[in-house]
Amino acid sequence: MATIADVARHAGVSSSTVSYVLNGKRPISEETRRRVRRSVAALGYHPNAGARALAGRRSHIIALVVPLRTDVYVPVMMEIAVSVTTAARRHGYDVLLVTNDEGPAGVRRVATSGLADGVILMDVELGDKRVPALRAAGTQAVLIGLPDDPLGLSCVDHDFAAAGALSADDLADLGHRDVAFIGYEPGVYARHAGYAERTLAGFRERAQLRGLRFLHRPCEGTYEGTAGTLARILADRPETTGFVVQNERAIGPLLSLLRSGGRPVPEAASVVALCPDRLAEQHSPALTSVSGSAQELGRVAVEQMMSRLAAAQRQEQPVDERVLLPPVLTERQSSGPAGATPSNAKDPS
DNA sequence: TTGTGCGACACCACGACAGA
DNA sequence: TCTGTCGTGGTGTCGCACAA
Repeated sequence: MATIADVARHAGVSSSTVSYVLNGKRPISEETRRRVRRSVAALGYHPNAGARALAGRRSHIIALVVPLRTDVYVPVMMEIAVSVTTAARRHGYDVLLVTNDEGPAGVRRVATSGLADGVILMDVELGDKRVPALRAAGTQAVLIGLPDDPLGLSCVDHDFAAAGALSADDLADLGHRDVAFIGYEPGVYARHAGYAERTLAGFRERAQLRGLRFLHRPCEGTYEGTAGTLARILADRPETTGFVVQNERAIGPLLSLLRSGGRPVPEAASVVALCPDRLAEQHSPALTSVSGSAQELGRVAVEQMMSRLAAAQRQEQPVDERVLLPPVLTERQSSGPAGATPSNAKDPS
């Protein structure tokens, strides 16, 4: 394996000159640069990551703490992870994927071991125990999600409250008066996941403002779970015609149950899904959706991290940024004007 | 004064070795 | 056996020298 000294010998310069050619931190004549680059290519040289970390006191690695649980929608998480990795590479950083099974102890271990220059935390809960651990470790950290107390950290998230409000507005604008919010499984609310609670709060506030009668029902997302949830909604409020669904796994079962229960979408019931566009387009009928860009979320998180690392390098206090990405409502075929009478409505259970 | 290149040294964890 | 010291790895960067 070629070292910087081999390249220097091959090019007839000192190793410091090779280093300056590679990192561009000092002007080097075009002729010398050309010679060094030729030697780098000829020897197949790549800087030794360990030595580089030792000398620069930076590993050029960002740890990405990814939730891998049964109640997360994996495609969205993967989309964010890919976006973080791509954006990090543009800055010369690699990404270390860390699963969340160690909790705060795992975050502390990664943050204090020098394994990574910074930590990006996904799936942040309101009172997330990992946040104080990160703060205490003194590492640069960016949260994808908004905790109760984001002091000393940068955060980026979708504006879930606005997404909830948009979905309520859409159904209200279409004339629906009785609507139901089908949420995630109860465990998600029990652990105070910020995205779930903020969406619900935004929906609730706007629904009240628009004079909607509404129900919120957590839902397991299985066919049986969705059937039970829908049955309870229609038992409590049979006149319900508008449905907002946040649990991605419940969407398919819900459409099917409404159809078989004599409430075809959109003729007799409207469904607005809080989900990625790609998923909304896969269903039949294609779903009216409120979505945010997972790619943008990852990109902004990395930009925030780079800005924090640069500030720390200059021995300045990093700025705690807080960015909420606005949601976009896309009208498709699953929502329509209220007023159609349910035909042959049956008990979905 | 500016541009360019070089030597020296620090970085840090770990193993090898010497001395108590 | 324990403790302390030194050398090792490859890279990044500072300070200096030199030429134009």
